[in-house]
Amino acid sequence: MNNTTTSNDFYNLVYDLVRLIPEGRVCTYGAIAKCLGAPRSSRLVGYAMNNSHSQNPKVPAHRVVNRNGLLTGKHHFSTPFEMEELLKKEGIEIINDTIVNFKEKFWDPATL
DNA sequence: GTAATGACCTTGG
DNA sequence: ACCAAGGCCATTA
Repeated sequence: MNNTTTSNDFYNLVYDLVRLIPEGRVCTYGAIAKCLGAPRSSRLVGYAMNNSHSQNPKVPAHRVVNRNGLLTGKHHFSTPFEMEELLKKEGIEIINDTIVNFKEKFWDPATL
């Protein structure tokens, strides 16, 4: 859409990285942003996810959570329960909108 | 062009 | 250890 140099690439990188997240694993905004070379742009990752609905194929944004393992973006899905439901279906246990054993379920994009 | 917002993170008290 | 405030970067109004 836009032909600006900064956002387009950053968004694309975020989408690509999130799509590479294996099933049953989760990632954080900061880790993604840092892997993209913008450790201070963690918020932009969230912003990119907001536009992920316009992406093709769709981006598994439900595998992306904040640093606390809290499903902060669950409210942005079709239904607030879709995110945790999807994660639970992948074998991830969720309690109080928070991922259990988050540290173990965490997948670092740098492992590529 | 300026101001306000946001699916965040880091640091200070 | 817990609570509060600030900062960063891009988007939208």
